[in-house]
Amino acid sequence: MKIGDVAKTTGCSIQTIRFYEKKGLLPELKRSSGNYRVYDKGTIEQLLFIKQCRSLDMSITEVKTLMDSRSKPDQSCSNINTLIAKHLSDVIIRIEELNALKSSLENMASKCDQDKTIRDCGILNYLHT
Amino acid sequence: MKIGDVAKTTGCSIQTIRFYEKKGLLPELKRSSGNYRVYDKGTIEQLLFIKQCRSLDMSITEVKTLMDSRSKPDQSCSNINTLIAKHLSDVIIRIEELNALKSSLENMASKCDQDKTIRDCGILNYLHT
DNA sequence: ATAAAGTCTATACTTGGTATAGAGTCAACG
DNA sequence: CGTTGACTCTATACCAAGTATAGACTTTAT
Repeated sequence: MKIGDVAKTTGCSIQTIRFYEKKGLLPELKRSSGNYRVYDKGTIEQLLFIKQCRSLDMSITEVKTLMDSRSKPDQSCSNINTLIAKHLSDVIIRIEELNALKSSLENMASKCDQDKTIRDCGILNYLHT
Repeated sequence: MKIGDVAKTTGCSIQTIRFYEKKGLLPELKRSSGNYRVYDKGTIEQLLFIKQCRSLDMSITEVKTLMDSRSKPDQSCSNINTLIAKHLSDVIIRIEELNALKSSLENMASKCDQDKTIRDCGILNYLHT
């Protein structure tokens, strides 16, 4: 399989696949005689794994940690549980931040719901304070 | 006032102040004979304005739009109201995304609350699917 | 006079990709 | 056999919003 096929199958762009390779997420791949990347089923599986992790907003470093763990099946998985728990807690914190932000913005928006001049704009005056 | 004083007064770092200047958020500043940036009260006010906008997660482009508007006091402020409404709606969308993410992560975390081997880790098996 | 603190510019780095340029490769068609 | 078109290659630059240097210059204090 060449990179274009892999891109179509996985939904990752060609550049993204090369990017993941450079970041060390796609190990030990082969090249054809014409220096083309050659992929097998395993790589597609790996890319889908990465894609799923990314859709959960994990960083590349986190994904790399998970992938490295996968190659050590006899070790304890406690570090994985910890990683997910930490990630979840980060998400919860971010939600709280954004909810506070939302309240501020709603409050500010309410200062100027009509069409006034810039001089009399409740929003700008609020921000200026 | 020199940049170090401004940094202390506003809580922006020296590099950030220079960065904002390069981005066009701090117009027309003077230089001393030794080529040092010279600031007045107005600049500090402007920096605090920027800081408040940034604390509301507005982009630099958005802040620039607001600052440009401030120099046209007789125009309508409808574009400002629109900008804030759009920003608020972006925040709300992001909160919804993160709440969905949170559910997924909680679900995934529940697949493996004990300490198992990597091979048997409910989280990794979930992700692998 | 000299040392320390402050400032200057320019550049590189971060994250997670995206978007080129210019060169090389491969398959099909006439 | 040549050539066109589709594909791939590497290398580089770009985005946001700063942060962090290096090396040179200025000012302040002793």
